[in-house]
Amino acid sequence: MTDVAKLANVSQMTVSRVMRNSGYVSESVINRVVSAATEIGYVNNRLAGGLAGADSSLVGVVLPTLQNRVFSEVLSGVTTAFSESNVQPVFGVSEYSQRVETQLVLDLLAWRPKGLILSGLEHSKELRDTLLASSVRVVEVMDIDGRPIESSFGFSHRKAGWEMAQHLLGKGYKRFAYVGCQPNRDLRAVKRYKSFCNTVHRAGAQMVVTKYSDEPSSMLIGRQCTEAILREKHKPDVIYYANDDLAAGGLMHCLAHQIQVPKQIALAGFNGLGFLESLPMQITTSRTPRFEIGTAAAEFVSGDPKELVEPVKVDFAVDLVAGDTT
Amino acid sequence: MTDVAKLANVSQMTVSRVMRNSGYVSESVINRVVSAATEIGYVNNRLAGGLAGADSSLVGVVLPTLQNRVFSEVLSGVTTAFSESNVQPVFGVSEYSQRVETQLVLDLLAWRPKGLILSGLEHSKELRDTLLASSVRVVEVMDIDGRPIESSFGFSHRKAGWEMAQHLLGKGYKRFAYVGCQPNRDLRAVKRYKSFCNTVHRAGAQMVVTKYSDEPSSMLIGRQCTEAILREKHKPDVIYYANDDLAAGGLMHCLAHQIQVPKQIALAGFNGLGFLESLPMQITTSRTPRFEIGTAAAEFVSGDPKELVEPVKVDFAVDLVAGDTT
DNA sequence: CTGTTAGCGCCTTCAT
DNA sequence: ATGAAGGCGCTAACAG
Repeated sequence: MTDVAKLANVSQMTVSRVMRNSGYVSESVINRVVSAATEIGYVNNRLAGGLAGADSSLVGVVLPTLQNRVFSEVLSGVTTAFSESNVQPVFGVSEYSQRVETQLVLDLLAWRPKGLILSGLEHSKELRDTLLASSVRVVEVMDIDGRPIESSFGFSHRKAGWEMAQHLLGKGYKRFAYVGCQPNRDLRAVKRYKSFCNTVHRAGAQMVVTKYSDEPSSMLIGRQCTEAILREKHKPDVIYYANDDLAAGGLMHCLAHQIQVPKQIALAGFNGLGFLESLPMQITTSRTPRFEIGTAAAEFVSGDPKELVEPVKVDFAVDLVAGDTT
Repeated sequence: MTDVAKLANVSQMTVSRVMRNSGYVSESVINRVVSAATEIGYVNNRLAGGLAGADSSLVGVVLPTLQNRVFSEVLSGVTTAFSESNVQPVFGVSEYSQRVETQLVLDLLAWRPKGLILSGLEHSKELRDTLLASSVRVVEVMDIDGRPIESSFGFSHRKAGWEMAQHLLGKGYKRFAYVGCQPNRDLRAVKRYKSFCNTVHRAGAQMVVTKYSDEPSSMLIGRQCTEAILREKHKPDVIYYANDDLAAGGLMHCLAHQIQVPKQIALAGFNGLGFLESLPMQITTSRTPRFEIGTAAAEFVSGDPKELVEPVKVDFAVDLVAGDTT
């Protein structure tokens, strides 16, 4: 920067002002500085900038996985929102481990980010305490059923589970099954499940079978679990899946074996992923606004850090989409 | 750090040594420093660390999109590799625009990353020149057909297109169709396409129809394009799709309309995405090692920056998987 | 509108 | 095995 200043015949401070276009700088000086900068190929050093007091304009993002479209869509929303500003996301994947998540956040904090985007409301005590003590803006996405560290942008999984149960009960189904994956990891799915079961039971209907896979969720697992369930003695008349991938796998099994949907078995998923539209049948599901939650969270954390913002809890409503499978 | 030093009754420099466990520090001092640090909740400041000369341990990653599983899997590989080290990825999405990509890289460079991961070999001249002049390690992923800036980790799309054409010609197909999306964006698909066409023509067979959509690729688009192609007068006997999403959409169309695959129409995709396994039929495709390319690239760029590494071009072979659709 | 001064928190180098 | 001095490149705060 000093070099640029010399070349442009101004003080280094003026160069700094031009670079951030802050304060008053005359037109002519701006031009001189800019051309000097391009001439020597000056590249701003944000490490120094951040250190000197300006906000670092980094935002930490920690998601449980990228193998699941849900989270890559959240991330997509985040990056889209940041592309407008000059904020950069620093990224980490926790693999659904609170220990890893805690470590990642600690590492990210070393970059003095202006904000942090986490997912879910369940974290290690250490993480909670650290973040409560720190001054970075924190937003937890994809869930609002619980006590956020600061702000949460998401929706109620309990409500989503209740709503789907209501829908299915309304359709007259009596014998329910559930298929999920890794219940010790996907805590949000468990919230939906519990609420779903409660609603089913209160209506006097019953859960015939609940099947959990230890594998990460995928269409293939959905297919296999569905096959297993339909082989059992006491068949359900509807299967509620933890997500659309599983449900689509179930549909694939039915298609491949000429099982009539929803006559012989009804199917319902969760998330409303885009690929459902092109399946031979529209699967009943709950549409979650993943991309929008990502953009909203990104905009929230990257706001002016000086202005104190009240923590908020934003409920992005989930949208039950009745398809042909129920 | 000075505070920690006071509490532990050592110099700040010693604290620095302990934090990085570099140099010789006695056992007892280490313990004192560590407990002092935890006591006051010390968080290392990497901005200062980076400024003072240590490498920043950030790696910039710029991908064209996150809407496509292919790239979220690459990113997944990258983050997995970094989870071992203490390197953090800073992330950007170019939306397939060279202008945006250039700007993103310029922004990322301001963080003094130790490396940069880009995708594809086609970039703006400005980007090329900037990166050639800079000292950051650059690796371009997912393509090796061309002249990399420095190193490239990927595979040959020309070879993949040739190989699929060979496979289909070998199966006796004579009338070929192609379905793709946004050819001005997905340059790598175009490479496959050209090579595919050449091979088909050289064998004396013909391309009956080529259909491009302006929309981003999806199963739905694949379904619609397939429907359009099968309505045409001169029907092909096989369709080569730019990727698996399109091909799966094509299969869905056939399933929904009782069109016999591969008897009435054969289908082939590209990438070998995981979800193909659970479709009612195995689609013929070329399996690309996206995750592995991500991890390899990440490990390469995050190596010790002091040791000069020769640029490399690594060919991750593509694996043609013959399914039931050809 | 432009310049001066004083760090930000850490690491490199050189001493001891 | 530990400490002291100096500076990385930038920006806040204050002058003018």
